[in-house]
Amino acid sequence: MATIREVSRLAGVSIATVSRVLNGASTVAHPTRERVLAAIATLGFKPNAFARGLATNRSGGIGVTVNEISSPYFGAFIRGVEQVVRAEGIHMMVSSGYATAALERASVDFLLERRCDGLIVQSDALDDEALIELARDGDTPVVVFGRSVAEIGSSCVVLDNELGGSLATEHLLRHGHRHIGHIAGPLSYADARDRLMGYRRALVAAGIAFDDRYVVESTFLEEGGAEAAAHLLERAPDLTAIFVANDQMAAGAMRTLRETGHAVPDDISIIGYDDVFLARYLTPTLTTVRQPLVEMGRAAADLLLERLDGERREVVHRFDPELVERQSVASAVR
Amino acid sequence: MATIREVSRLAGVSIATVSRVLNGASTVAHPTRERVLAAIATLGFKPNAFARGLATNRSGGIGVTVNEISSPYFGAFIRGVEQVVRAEGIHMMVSSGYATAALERASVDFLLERRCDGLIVQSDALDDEALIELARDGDTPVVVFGRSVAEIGSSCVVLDNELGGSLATEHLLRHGHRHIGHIAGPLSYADARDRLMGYRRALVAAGIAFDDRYVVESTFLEEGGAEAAAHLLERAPDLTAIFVANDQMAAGAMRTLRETGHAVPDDISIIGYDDVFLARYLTPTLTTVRQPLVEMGRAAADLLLERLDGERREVVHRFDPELVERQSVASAVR
DNA sequence: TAGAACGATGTAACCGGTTTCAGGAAAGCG
DNA sequence: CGCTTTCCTGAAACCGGTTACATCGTTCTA
Repeated sequence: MATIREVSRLAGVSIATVSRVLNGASTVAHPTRERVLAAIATLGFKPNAFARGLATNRSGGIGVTVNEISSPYFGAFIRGVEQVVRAEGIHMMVSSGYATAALERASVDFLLERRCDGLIVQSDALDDEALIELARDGDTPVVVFGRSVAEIGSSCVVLDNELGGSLATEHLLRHGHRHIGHIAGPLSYADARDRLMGYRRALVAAGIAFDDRYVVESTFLEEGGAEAAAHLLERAPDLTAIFVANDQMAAGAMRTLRETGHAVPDDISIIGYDDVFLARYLTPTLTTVRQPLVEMGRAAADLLLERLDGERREVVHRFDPELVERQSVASAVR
Repeated sequence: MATIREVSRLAGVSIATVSRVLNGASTVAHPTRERVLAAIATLGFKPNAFARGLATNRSGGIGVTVNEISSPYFGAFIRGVEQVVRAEGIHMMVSSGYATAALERASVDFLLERRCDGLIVQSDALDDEALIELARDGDTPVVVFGRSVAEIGSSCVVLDNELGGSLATEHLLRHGHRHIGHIAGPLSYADARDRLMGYRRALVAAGIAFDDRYVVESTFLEEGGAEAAAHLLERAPDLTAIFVANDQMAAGAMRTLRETGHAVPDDISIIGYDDVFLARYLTPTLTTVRQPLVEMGRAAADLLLERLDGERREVVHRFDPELVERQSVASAVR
């Protein structure tokens, strides 16, 4: 692999001049520049990113941690980030934390060690203090995705999950349902707590007492949704609708209902959350609450870039979810 | 951010000794080691990856290029790679090429510039020559995923797509179908060509002449599958079964069939390919051909690691697809 | 025409690690 | 007790870029 010195020798200039050509910074006379470019081409020279990083203390890349890289949910988010970042010629390193505090810590440390110029952190397991410390103390700008931490609010990009929970529940109320169950995600996740909160708020606003027999905590996974639905049917046999805290669990719940002879939506209505890809393929297609994940990914990247280059951009910090009506909700008959 | 010199000063040793402690290589007296570790801890020292990379010319990471990072298909593959690599304490950088030659080239160059220790390339747009040159000429070991290039066969991890095409077609033949359509992927992709080849071979082996009116080339996307199915119904109205070259197009085809009043599988049987996540959620659930993507990702990583550390491992280069029977295929009635 | 200003280029210090080689102290040997 | 061997440690050269500063030849201004 050729170095800048070999290029300089071939072009008959000093290494400083080659460096100047590479970075386009200072003025280089036209013929000289041409000679250097020719030498670069013939040698197939590629600047060594380590040497450059060592000298500038910048990597030209940002780091992103997500729960799980292979999930369609995070895929959409990553895609949004990549759209913005690629357009600026910046690179992205992704690391999965699998919702485990130790692994998430390791991911963050790993990315910091690589001297990422900035970090977008989607974390389920780290506590607020850890995030605050990260965002405040480090010299690396940090944007937090999907969690609202008051102390560093201006670094957060979030969805209003409580609003989403209300939207879903109100939709069921509008269809005349009064006995509405809720399959929640793990309540250790703020997302799950907020959705539950929205559900509760909507019920109370409609004059219906909150009853925790109608609520089951589960896993955000399909299997968990299937089991939770079975519990719910047992504990609250009179329910006519269920708000499920994500689409994956909704798919599982629908399977259980089908297997136990409950028609969806004729006997029981189902509403999901996320509007992942899958929602359109279930039978019946799933009414759900959409998160604009790609847009949110873009917003997170924009926010980080703003921190990096100091240029102000229009950044939305809080996104509103949106109801997507499909076939899995019908009017209550009883 | 503390440097190795500050650590050495605090511990009262030289930077060489600190370096030795960091790498565990040479012998360091026990009390000295303790002092150094204590200094590292109090300063919160993290070695600078650039400086280390510059000195060793290794990054401690591998690069992976895929078509599209946010697709569930590639997600599964990446996950397999990550499983292996994480266990070895190696890091992974992913870059998307979006099936565009220029972007794929840029991804590869980008990763090479970062001095990845090795590369796993999943490429749809680069031609064989480019891959051969990459695998042969560079000093960075390269593994090619999902394409069989004869000249560098020992560096490839592939699925036998022709076998997969045969499996699917034979399954339909066994159910008594004689008029079998095929919705192919873009024939610029080797995958798509091989699946078509398998379809053709199975037909001929069953004594049925290959008829290209029964074949439509499409896009590997849902919308393409929907359109292709419409064409196919027009050109070959007597068909009783369709082998679709991936599940996404199969979902589209099923939509068209439903909309045009053809029952699946009673009027027309459908078989897909890939066994992505989605296949289990379609109605009827989709009979398909499974690619063991996670395992293949692991194999690709194992192969690369073998190149990197010279240690021999058991590596499978060619995987066999597997039929997954669900509900979308029925016996031919006519 | 002398002196200042400017544009193009080169020299060398620096970024923060790794690693070779040399040297000093302690231990082993005759 | 002197000499070799072994073990541990330090000095300094590197890795390949960036960049502050120096230099030199031109051109512009008075």
